[in-house]
Amino acid sequence: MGDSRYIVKLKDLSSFTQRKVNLLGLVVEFSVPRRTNGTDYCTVLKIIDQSQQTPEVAVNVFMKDIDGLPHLRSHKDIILLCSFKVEFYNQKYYAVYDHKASSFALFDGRISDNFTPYQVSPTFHHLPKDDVFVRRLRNWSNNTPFDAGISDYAVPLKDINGHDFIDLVCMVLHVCEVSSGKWVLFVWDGTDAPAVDLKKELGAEELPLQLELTGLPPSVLYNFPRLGTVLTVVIDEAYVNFGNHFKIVRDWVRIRNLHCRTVLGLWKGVLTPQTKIRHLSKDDNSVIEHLRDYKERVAQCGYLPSCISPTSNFLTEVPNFEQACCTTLMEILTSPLVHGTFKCVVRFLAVLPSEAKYFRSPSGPYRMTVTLEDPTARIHALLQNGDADEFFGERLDIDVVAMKMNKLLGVSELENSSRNPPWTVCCIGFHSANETDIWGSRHFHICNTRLFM
DNA sequence: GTTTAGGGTTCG
Repeated sequence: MGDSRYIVKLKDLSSFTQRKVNLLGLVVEFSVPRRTNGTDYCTVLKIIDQSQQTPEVAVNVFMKDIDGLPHLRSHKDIILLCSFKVEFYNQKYYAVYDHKASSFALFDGRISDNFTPYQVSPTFHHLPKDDVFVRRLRNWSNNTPFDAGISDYAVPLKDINGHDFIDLVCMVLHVCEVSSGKWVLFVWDGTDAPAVDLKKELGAEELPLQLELTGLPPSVLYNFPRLGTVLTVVIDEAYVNFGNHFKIVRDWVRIRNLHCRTVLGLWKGVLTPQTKIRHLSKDDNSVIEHLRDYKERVAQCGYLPSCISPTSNFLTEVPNFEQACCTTLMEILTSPLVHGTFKCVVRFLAVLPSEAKYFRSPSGPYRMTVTLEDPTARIHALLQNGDADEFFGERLDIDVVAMKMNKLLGVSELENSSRNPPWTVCCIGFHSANETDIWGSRHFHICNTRLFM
């Protein structure tokens, strides 16, 4: 032993099966610390070194205390594993933590003269010779072009249909605890998740504006992009105190094995115990590609939902706003103005009251609330009085109004259990009742919009 | 004192 330790190259792992080794590697992937089905908490890392970039070697770390597990700060950080056991499983070699013998230390991957680990396990002993190995790995890492590469499972949000689980290259926008022990992640990849068919019977009372939330604070929403879907990702309960163990926010990641499904017409991601995180550098090819696609989209189509072309035919027209640019519901939600009117392309998801005979209040004028959606958000908007007269046309039979509303809601005359509301252009006015709380007191109404039919 | 985890698909 002495003052140095023997570090095994990853390519030589096969010679050490069932033995304890020391390894030094770049961490290219990690799982967020979580509860196991045994008695411990665990995190799974993937490491590479100068001798072997593929296959990446998986490292399983177990701890009685979740806070003691390695907490990676950045891509390409370095881990020194001491006395980890080499196991051969499913034709691959693994490094596995042993409670009696193993220890580890985490180092910043950037080149510097600082060789103090930023995290160590309790029994880790630093040896001066470690610095030499860390320096070598840093130099190699910073002189070798790396890329997270492409994944066979990578799917942008716009192509999510038909996939149960995907690898998602995305920016993490926000992490929060929505109720005691229930964590949610908000991610964005610059594309629009596809519109979802709704069950025919789903009415305004059943359709939430957001999943898992009564509403994000405006200060958080304000930092979200105005275009592209923000996917809500709920966190499996195995991730105890998730927010304390996942610190990557406003950075790009590849989330591997993210489960996706729809709930009440909204897309929802689920971070399962099988999910892994790959932190991506800003010059990773997949990040550059996403940002380039996004810029091209904005340049070519502005803030239209991506399934709409500028020449699309709608059931509606907006008489004084033909030349105005479209914007998104997220833009309206986060506008700093006290009042204004914007043109949007939306779907009419529901109306309240649901029956046409109640669209008018007892005193006569129309008074209803519609649930509107675009790829960025859902809102409730009033449709009433003169705006509703203009919308439907004046002096109409209730049956005609009902028929028109059904068409907007995508209710087909066929015996069909689902409906698919068509995209519709409309003007949405907004005003804030309280100037000291412009987002919290904001109301929306449809105006300056006419149905064709 | 032992176990935990250890990746994966479907359509051209």
